[in-house]
Amino acid sequence: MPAKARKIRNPKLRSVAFRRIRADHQSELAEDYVELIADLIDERGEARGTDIALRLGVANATVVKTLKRLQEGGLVTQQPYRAIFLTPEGWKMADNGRRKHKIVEGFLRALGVGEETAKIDSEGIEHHVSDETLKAMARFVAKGGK
Amino acid sequence: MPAKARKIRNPKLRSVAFRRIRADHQSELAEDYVELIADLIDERGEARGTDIALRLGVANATVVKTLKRLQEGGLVTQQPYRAIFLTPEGWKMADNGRRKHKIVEGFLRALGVGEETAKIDSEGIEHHVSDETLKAMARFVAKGGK
DNA sequence: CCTCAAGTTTAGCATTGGCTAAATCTATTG
DNA sequence: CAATAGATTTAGCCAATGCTAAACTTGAGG
Repeated sequence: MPAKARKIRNPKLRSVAFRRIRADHQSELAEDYVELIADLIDERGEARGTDIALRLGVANATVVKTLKRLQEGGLVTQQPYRAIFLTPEGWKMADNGRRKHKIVEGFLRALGVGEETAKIDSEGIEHHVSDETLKAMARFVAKGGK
Repeated sequence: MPAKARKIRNPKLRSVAFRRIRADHQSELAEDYVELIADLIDERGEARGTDIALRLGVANATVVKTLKRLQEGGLVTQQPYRAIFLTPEGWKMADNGRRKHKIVEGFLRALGVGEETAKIDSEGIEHHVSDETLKAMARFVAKGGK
């Protein structure tokens, strides 16, 4: 046996966090898409591929490919050459995402973070906060920051 | 022209956040690896592939492949069949990551989040907090939470 | 009703980050 | 000092997420 193979204390427990992060990353993109689509629909009645690509900062073809996956996953519906819409499932995910997003962004503002930064950071953080942390953030905001 | 092609308000600005998240994701894995390697070296003098795989919860072969990239990126050094070590560059990244991690985790604890959750969430959040937010978190902790 | 610009899709490619199975190396120990 | 367990690497696969270039569709306007 190659030297010094002492056993690690509870490695499985430690790997939990990393496993969750990898899982989060999978749903993260889906959540970003449906949230964005929901926003576009609210703003202008429909979501089009170009707008999504523009806002996400990716190529059009990438959007097409991703939407295909989302459709297979039952989150969006689309007809060729037509706008994109959300399924009830998609709406549920979008609303939940927007709710989380709002809490995190509001929380950062209450913490004293500037508007631009709060916007950017909350976009990244939103997918990694558990319900427990989210509640703590909401509580903090409710207490008027400080 | 397909109907209703109104222009979006400043789409480039909006895409900034998503672009940054994608960039973050690239460095995220690297940061996780070097942090973990640094921890292992501190704990036991060397980092071995199996330990990394165990703690990250991935297969051995995955670790090998990733380490090859990290080596090409100048973050780690390794000899075939030997332990893995960090370059000065790698240590810099690891220390910075551990510093951020500590702040975020401590912050969550101060906010009233439970120990286990704080551990897990901080692992995901640490890669998405800007310096500004990090400072705000540190300030909050320094003020004794509340 | 034809043209054509703008939007959409397809095709094809690259990289990252996973996996399993098989081959290879190391060093402990009998 | 040879066997062998355990660690490491290699080979080959897959899915996700990007990209560019080329083909196709739609609908507005002449």
